[in-house]
Amino acid sequence: MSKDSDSSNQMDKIVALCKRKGFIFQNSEIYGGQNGFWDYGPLGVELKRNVREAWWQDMVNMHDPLDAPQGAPTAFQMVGVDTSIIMHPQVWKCSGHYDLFVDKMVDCKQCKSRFRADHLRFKLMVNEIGEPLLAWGYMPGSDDYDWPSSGDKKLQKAAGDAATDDISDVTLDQLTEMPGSVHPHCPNPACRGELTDPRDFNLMFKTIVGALGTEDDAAFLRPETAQGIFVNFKNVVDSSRVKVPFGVAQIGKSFRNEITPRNFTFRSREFEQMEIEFFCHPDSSQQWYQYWRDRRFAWYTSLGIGSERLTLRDHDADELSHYSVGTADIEYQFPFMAEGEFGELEGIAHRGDFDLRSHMEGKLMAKDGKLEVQLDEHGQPKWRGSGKDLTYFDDQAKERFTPHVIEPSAGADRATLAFICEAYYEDEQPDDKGNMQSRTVMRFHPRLAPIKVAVLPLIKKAGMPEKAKELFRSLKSAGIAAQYDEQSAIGRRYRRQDEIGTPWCITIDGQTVDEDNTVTLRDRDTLEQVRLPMEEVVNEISNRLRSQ
RNA sequence: GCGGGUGUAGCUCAGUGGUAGAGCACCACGUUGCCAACGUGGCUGUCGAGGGUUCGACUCCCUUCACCCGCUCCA
Repeated sequence: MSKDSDSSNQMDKIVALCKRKGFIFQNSEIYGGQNGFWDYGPLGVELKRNVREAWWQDMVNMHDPLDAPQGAPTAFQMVGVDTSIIMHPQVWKCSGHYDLFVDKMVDCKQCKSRFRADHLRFKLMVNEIGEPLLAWGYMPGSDDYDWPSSGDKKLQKAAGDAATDDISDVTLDQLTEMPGSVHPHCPNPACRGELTDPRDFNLMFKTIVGALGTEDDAAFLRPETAQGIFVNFKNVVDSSRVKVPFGVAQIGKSFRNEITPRNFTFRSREFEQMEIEFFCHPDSSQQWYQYWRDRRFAWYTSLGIGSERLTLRDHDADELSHYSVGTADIEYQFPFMAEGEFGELEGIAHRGDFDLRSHMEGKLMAKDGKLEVQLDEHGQPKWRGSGKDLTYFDDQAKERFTPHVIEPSAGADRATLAFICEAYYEDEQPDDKGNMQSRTVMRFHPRLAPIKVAVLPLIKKAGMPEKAKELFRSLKSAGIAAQYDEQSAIGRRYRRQDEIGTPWCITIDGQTVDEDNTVTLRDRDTLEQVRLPMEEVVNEISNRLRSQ
């Protein structure tokens, strides 16, 4: 599957434009950069703010809680929270992130089992000069993987004649440091396949809380914003008069040590999420899942993402998390991806009651198709929950239940990148002599465009700058992001605005000053101009922004 | 993590051991006045970083960082 070179050239151009025009810079660039981290420049910050605000407006502020929106099973409420990045370490143990995200892991190449490296020990045989020959793993105290009574004999037989009679007992670290090369083998007595080298799975950023903090005070930067909502479920219910079904929205930074940060901002180690946890009755959760799936897809198309480059993909059964009843990804065909491949913008997951129950009872795991508290070797919960009651009482139906959760989880940076890629466009337009010239234009949806309108005096004299500044100030007073530009020829100024995606340019000319106080309004995409009275400009732009 | 490529002015790039360049952009002045104008003048550089070889390094060698491409990985 070879990558289309046109599309990868296109991505290079987009990255170059982002830098040149101040959308996105590499983080710490003057020091050589920091892999996986990116900064937003003066235009980028406006664009990303607009993405966030469009999401918050559409999901929370403009939501009508009184009647069922189109496609929704019933009416529902939407509220927001803003929770902190560092949370109690137990949160991540119950959420399941800790087990999967923190430790060095080894995989068996043969039986595909995965083990925590620090849980394994090895019985080792060496030759006369102390070089390791064969190492079989085991897990002390484990039901399945402890060292079997027949282990020594079998190991000696497998190691062959070159081995001495001594069997030593080492950790994986000790084994790795020994001279020569020996591959550790699987602790499963029925397998004994070769293990991979230990690989870091420190996918959560670790930090220390407290100035004198020790390893005991380790905490983590959140790998998702969702847990801040779950742990506040009871607070929100008790304080805001919401009734199930309702959603809680949050926008915030999350952190993951991606193994391979790549593709511009697509896979960043610090990124921003826009998440909703929607709490509903178990009986209606499938309908709500469908509703959010469709609604979130429509959100992207309503802001200008072409549906031919956007897909809604349902996860296969083997792709689903152990607790998820259903998950769909909204994916966009980024220019850096191979033909036919898509990158995830948002996942809509039906999480059942996994999260609330985990924070009540302790970390859950699937057993025989049911979620049960995961136990340690002593039969105690492996990771203890809060013990707090996070069930919900419906006082109309007189029913107590644990709500099910639908989670539409979007990446703000990925959405921003998709809007940038989608907006990038090259066309040909005539210059002043009628010759066709190539033009680069960012065709942002007006709601997302960093600058909504540019005010341009046709020439830098004859009273035009004064008029233009007057109009510029009234636009700014109305809260409309505007730019004033009197520098260089008018055609060049139009092209400058095209390149940063400004949807409209207002030009003040001789007619404005000498005759009737009308100005021209030029459209970025069609290049058409209409004339309107200067005093109507603020209203006209406001109306256009509202209606688009 | 492995392999390949790239890194020089704000941007795109040329320069391969001997005084760092071009185009565009930007700024000033003049002329023109609705879609990348023209003229004149001007500004801009830790040559990604560190070390080495050399009388002398953008150039050769080593190390390192970042980005791109292909594998690998991706809760």
